[in-house]
Amino acid sequence: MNEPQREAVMHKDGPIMIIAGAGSGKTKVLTTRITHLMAAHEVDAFNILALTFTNKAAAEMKERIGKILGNSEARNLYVGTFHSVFARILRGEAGKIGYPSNFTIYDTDDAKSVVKTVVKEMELDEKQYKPNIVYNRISSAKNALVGPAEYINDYTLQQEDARSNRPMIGQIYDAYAKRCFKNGAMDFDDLLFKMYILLKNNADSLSKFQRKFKYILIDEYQDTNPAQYEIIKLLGAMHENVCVVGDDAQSIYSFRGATIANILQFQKDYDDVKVVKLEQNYRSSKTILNVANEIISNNKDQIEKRLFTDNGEGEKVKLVRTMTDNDEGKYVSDTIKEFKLRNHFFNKDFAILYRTNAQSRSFEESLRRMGIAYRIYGGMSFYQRKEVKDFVAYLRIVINPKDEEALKRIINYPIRGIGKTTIDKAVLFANENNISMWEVLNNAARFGFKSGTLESINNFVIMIRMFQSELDKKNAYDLAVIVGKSTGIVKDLFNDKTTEGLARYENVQELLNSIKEFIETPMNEEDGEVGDKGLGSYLQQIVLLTDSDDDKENSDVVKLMTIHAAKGLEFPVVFVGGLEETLFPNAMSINTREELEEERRLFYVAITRAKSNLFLTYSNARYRFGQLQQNDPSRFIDEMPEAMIDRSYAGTVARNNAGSGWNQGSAAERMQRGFAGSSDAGRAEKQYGAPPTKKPALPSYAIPKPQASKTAEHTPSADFVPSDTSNLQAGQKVEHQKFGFGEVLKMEGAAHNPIATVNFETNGEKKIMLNYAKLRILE
DNA sequence: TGTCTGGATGTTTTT
DNA sequence: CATCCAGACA
Repeated sequence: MNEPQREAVMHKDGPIMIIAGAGSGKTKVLTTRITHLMAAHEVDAFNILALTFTNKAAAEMKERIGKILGNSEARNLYVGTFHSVFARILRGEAGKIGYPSNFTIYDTDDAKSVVKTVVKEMELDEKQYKPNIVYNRISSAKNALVGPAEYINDYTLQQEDARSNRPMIGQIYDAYAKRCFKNGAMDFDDLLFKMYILLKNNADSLSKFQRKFKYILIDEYQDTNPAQYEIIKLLGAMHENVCVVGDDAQSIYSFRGATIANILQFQKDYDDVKVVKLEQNYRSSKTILNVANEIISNNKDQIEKRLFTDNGEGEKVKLVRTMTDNDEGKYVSDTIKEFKLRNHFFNKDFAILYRTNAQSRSFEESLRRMGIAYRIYGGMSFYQRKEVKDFVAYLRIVINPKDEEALKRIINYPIRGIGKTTIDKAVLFANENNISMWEVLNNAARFGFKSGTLESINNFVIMIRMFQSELDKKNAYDLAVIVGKSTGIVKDLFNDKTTEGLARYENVQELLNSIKEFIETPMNEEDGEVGDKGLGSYLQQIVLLTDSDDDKENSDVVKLMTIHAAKGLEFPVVFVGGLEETLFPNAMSINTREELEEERRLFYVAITRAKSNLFLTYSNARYRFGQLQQNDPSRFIDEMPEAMIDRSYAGTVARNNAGSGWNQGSAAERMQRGFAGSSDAGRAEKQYGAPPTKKPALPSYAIPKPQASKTAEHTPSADFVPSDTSNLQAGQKVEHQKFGFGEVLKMEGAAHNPIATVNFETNGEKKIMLNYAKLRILE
């Protein structure tokens, strides 16, 4: 019954909204529609705009279309992420909003650095206005299309900032925006924000792109934020051939401003929206799909959907409890090994998913120990590595000398005697005279720099000027080679024979290769207009790349990534780790129903990545912030249908049936219960201040659980006996610690090394064995 | 100006 | 635990 629905969507003109469940082949619908438009309706590739949220999704889409219609056709499509497509458009139209076409794109680190600079210059308290917090606030404003002036004049925003004791954020925002503009730079959010400004304020640009994009297609529509929404609305206004595909149940990017309100609004914005629901899942077993359905049904905010599948029943979902995070890693690696032997699976059939990047460590260690090939996605991208960014900073300054962040980064790298004091002075002069730092350096003598410093500055300026003059004669690759040689960076790295030095050298070589590849790859036929083969274009592309983009699709490795990064992917066997309170759902996201429901959607996404086997793991204790911390099992575990869960590895019966656990007793009782009795309350009070006298009536989902007790110095009780100290070296001192509901020995040894096995007694019967206790060195 | 070091501080999630 | 930074010293 899905097929006619799909068919209806292929040819039709006009606004279309496809609400499609997980595993229903969303992206395929989009690509098929594109090929139909091009083949059957003779729509020119130039007139089709397809927007995705990851480069990978865009690349796959292009590849599929290329296979059907030929690569030369596919190349001319505007397929890409919102950010990269808009960057490309803005490059061509930059002059209209006062930017150079070679504007720099600041990544998050650059942007935070600018925030920091601005806060410092405004002589505000840097503790109070932490770059992270301020930047996030600015980011949210931009995603909601709120500019600095509007921000400062908005009563509610000002109230919020005043309440959080950061009343100057509006002013910082204003100064930040001005500084970015002065630097000829846009941050990630600007790529959306400025795109909107461009279309809003320039009728000719708007009309040009409205005419151009006869068909607009958007993947993962539930992830769009207001800025993206308004841009699409403007772009699509002429032809109204906007086709969006999304799944409200997979909306997991609200921190980026995404709102499912966009799905609801879409239907109101156009007269006759064709709405199609795709509810058949082609990916997962019945069991897995049912668990997913059950989980998501706990959410209040959702569009009614019930996914079904013709796939087989499949195996039960395995729930696994371990003692520590290291055991969790070990269990997963063991299971992978066993699966490979028994069922002839390959490494690439497995994915390990988790809530936070930090969780990858224990999995990584155990996989390495077992000799299983793996790859971690996410974390730092290639272009964020220090050595690569340093090199790129040189290229940035050649292309856009106003780029102060790049300049500050490399002016003294390699060390050439231009220190902090000199830099501060140069920036100050630049601000006072309203010119760029680069211009100050160009006239260093006039600004009073003397002797050694002056000479260093002049030599630096001459070198950069030389690069700039080469820019006209040489291609991007040759220029980069010259930069590498003249600065001595490459030689320095080459001479560093440490392992890391070697890796750094290789990374820079790889950077050079990537530049070469860039200039040799044929691109879109249409945009000769802004020199898309140039270094400037290259630099604008690479900031938008993440490390999942250079994917060697067929390499046989186990894949490790966050759940966010796994969206849109599928794997035969999926492990989801860390199903613990404060981790998943994350402690940061349990304060409102909306937040908690997003965590639940995240869990839903995790479950629906699996085709045939799903393992959910959690551990009693794990290292966080360098300390062993103990967590309750995730509340999501109890939301799953009992009949489909195999708990034989969890060592517990369902808590609902056990007659004990958090779900028992009155709300007040539950709120008072604690791990270690009254002492916790006292500690909590110290840490967080006295509780409010009158507690608001909280709905059940918001009941605060007691904080897991942290380890702290502790005198051992009289009857405490360490069960095994056989690995303890002579002369090593030990100290007792209270930990969670028990006691443990702390002793000398490097982190993570299993130097001792320690049992500890807990309330009455429980005995817990820590195999890999991370034990601190004491003198 | 550059380098070393102890103490503070921090972990959601990403283009 | 890892990273960052201010302040001390070469």
